[in-house]
Amino acid sequence: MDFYFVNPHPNPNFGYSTHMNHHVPSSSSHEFVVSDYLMLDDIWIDQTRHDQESRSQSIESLEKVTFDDVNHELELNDATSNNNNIKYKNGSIKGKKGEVGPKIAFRTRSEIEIMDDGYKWRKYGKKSVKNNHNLRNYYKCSSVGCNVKKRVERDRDDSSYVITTYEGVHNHDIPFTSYCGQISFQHYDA
DNA sequence: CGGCTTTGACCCGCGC
DNA sequence: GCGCGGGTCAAAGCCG
Repeated sequence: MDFYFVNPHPNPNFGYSTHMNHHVPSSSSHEFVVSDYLMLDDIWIDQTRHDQESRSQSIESLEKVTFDDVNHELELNDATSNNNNIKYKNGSIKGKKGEVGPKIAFRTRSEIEIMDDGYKWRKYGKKSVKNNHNLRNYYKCSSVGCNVKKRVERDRDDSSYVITTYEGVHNHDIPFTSYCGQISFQHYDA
């Protein structure tokens, strides 16, 4: 069975970090870079990728993992890297039509919905979804040739949480890093 | 003027 | 086949 793991967040309290992301493109495994800047309370990962059916429509269909799970997985796999990645192992990243890669969801407690994760996003849609009076926003990565998508909505049960779902793997480096608390702006030179 | 957001229309899969 | 719900398109408008 395929498995996924997430490197532990550099900050044990999942708070803001000043580290830059590390993105190491690889043809043998697919890495999904997660911003260090987000405060991640919960993570869901789509484990149904290789089942033929069930294109994930909601966060309920994603498997929730914890950072403890993740750390355990790391120990099992003798992970040596300190990169702050989510890795997606063994398998095609091409799912059904329109899907561009692994799907990972985060729930974060935040008053703002647009959290700077280092990438540049272009909004392309907004929908009201059933069972959630909050609107769901759709974003695409602005980088040419990069098909990574992102969905942002507020938790139906607790609107103080924002659920962000990433789909796909960036085929480019992070264009820049930005403010993180009082940390000054830095450019990322690829 | 270029890049972005907005917004209704459109598309598609799925269940009945 | 039809309706519903979710996802995407693309024209128009906005803004720096």
